[in-house]
Amino acid sequence: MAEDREPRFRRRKTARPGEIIAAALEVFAERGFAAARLADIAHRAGVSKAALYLYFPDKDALFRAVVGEAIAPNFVELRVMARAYEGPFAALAPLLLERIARAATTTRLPAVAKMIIGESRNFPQLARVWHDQIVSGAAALVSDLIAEAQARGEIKPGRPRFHAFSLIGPMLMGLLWRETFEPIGAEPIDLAALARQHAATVLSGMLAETGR
Amino acid sequence: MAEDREPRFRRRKTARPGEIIAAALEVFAERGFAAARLADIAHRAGVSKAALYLYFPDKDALFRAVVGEAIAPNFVELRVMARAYEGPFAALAPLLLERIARAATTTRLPAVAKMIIGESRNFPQLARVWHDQIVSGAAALVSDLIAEAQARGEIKPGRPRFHAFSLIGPMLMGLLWRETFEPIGAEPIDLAALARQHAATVLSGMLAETGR
DNA sequence: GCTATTGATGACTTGTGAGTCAGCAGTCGC
DNA sequence: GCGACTGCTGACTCACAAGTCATCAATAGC
Repeated sequence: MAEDREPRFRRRKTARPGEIIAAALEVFAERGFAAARLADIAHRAGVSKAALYLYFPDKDALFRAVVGEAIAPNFVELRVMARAYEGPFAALAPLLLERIARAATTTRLPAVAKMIIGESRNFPQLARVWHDQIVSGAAALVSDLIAEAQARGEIKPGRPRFHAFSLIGPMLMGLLWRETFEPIGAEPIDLAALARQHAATVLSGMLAETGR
Repeated sequence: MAEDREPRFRRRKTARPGEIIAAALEVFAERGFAAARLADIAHRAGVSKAALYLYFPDKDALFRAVVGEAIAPNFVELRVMARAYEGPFAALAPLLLERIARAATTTRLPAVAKMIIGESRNFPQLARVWHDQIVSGAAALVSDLIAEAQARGEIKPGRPRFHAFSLIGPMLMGLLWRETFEPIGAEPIDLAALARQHAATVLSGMLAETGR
């Protein structure tokens, strides 16, 4: 009776890494790098802690894998979208902000961003991975889009990098507000509405007179 | 011979708390809350670890004291300055942004802000202290200034809170960039120049037509 | 079926840092 | 000067989490 009970574990060499990375993304996002327990990640992935070490040499390597496999692809997609867009900057910018607002509610990205910001001093190698794989590319993309729009006469003069900060900064602030203060009961913020009002405000300030 | 050597320690009941708070601010700013070692704080304050517990019951209480004694007063001062200002919002806003840029280079405030953002999930009580003592007041101040400027017809309609994000967000982003990515060799950012360009851009977008 | 291979485990070691405590040593009052 | 008070210390305990290892058990190949 009940001789056909489930085996205590199965051998699934190829499926494990992906499952572990998914579990690690969850736990890193919830607790930050230092406070994330490998035991928690293992439990959530349905394996023992020791099994993690069959696939990743240490906690750092696991984090790098998370950034590379689970985060970076989203940005590649964004880049492709922005590059494929044909039309005035005044129409692209609201789409961009709205997409950020949406990503903030549907992905773990804001939590990971918060983690990087908070732990960069103690784990500079994390900041480096994040910077090299994500941030520098994204910053260059937005700056380039602005520089090109300036070349077309759509946008006022001014350093493209600063214009990029003017455009993106408020969304980052909203996203961090949501992550940091809403859990403790602060007044929530409607990121989609912020995206709309900020787009209107900042574009009105950035567009060249001829582009109005 | 050498009988008058310094005593191994002195009893200085009233001076200790301030020295400990100053040391704690340094260490918390450098390492974050979780990674800050009480032994380091004690060493930098020139006392033993056990001595900390004569003045503060635990690490949390020490952190609360740091926020209350070393951080909050700066904001009170800011509030007084902004309230005392007489004149159009278009002149006040650049002053405000420039002051943020300056504070970012002369105080530990950005490091502490980064710490709060990064560790709020694991230590919600820190986020609460920070929110209640600093952020909610500052946010309300800026929102109120904007609402009053709208009432005077200087600024376009729109939710004052979102306008506040449009104004402050890019400075926050610049400040976090400096804290997070400059230590690892990323391209530095000139916060004063960012403040000037962003002020020009966003004011041009926010000011009512009549106010130009 | 049988066996070699290797994916997977539970119990272990090690390092670290918060918080504690018995007693020492400045310093105040006389 | 000298006791009494108490600020202060060094050495301790305890808890927790990264990383290791001897060994087991699922399964691929024959």
